[in-house]
Amino acid sequence: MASLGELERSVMTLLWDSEHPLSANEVCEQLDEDLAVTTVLTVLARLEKKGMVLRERSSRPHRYAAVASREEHTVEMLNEVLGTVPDREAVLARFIGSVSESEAAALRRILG
Amino acid sequence: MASLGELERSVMTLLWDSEHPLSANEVCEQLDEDLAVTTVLTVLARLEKKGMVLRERSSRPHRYAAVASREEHTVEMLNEVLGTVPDREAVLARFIGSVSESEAAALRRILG
DNA sequence: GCAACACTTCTACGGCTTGTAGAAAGTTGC
DNA sequence: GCAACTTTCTACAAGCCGTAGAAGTGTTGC
Repeated sequence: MASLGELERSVMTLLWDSEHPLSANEVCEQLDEDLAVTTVLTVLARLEKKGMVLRERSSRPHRYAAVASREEHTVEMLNEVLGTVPDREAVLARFIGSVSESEAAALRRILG
Repeated sequence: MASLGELERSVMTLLWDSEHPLSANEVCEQLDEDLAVTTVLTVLARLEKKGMVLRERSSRPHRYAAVASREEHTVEMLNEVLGTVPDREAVLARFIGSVSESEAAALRRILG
């Protein structure tokens, strides 16, 4: 449900990496591709509709910010994936079996 | 890349839950929806093209089996999601912070 | 061998998503 | 009020997915 297209992801990445909300123009300039501003506005509107972006309509130009942090959003994605199976733990067990030793160590540390 | 539509997922679920490879007809019968066999064949062909299903062309009717187990496939999905961020561990930390205590315990056990 | 049947391939279409952007409408500073 | 800037509306093409008919190929009982 909250999966992203390529351009959508590029835009989200800019918003995630920015301290402040950005205008469509700023997003446009910071993108690698050379796109029309209307294209960026369309994408921002779609992201807003998906609930991923918050728009400040008070200021002119409007400013856009990510609703959730990159990490929050990605955890949601993980849970979405895990929600497709009947046995989360079976998947997590296999996942953990597949990670590097250093990452496993990090996980142990996090789990206290 | 390996994301699934709704019908595709239903079909994969049948293949995952079955001990033996299934024919298109068997899949068709076991599906809840009442679909034409050609529909199921189309979906199976698409899943084969995506590399998710293996088709035994030797036997007639052809038999279809999942290439990877449900768990293997889901772990792939998890890694795909984690591949979209620059800092896997940051996401995993937050993920772990969000799981239930009993699941956290299970994770500790798995990590040894 | 051939007729009837079973199975597969080919082709197609409609709906949805995504990238893309022009035309038109709205806003604002002067 | 006008020029410059910004936003909205509308649209289109490509791709994915659900859906399935028509046509082709293989199989089997006689």
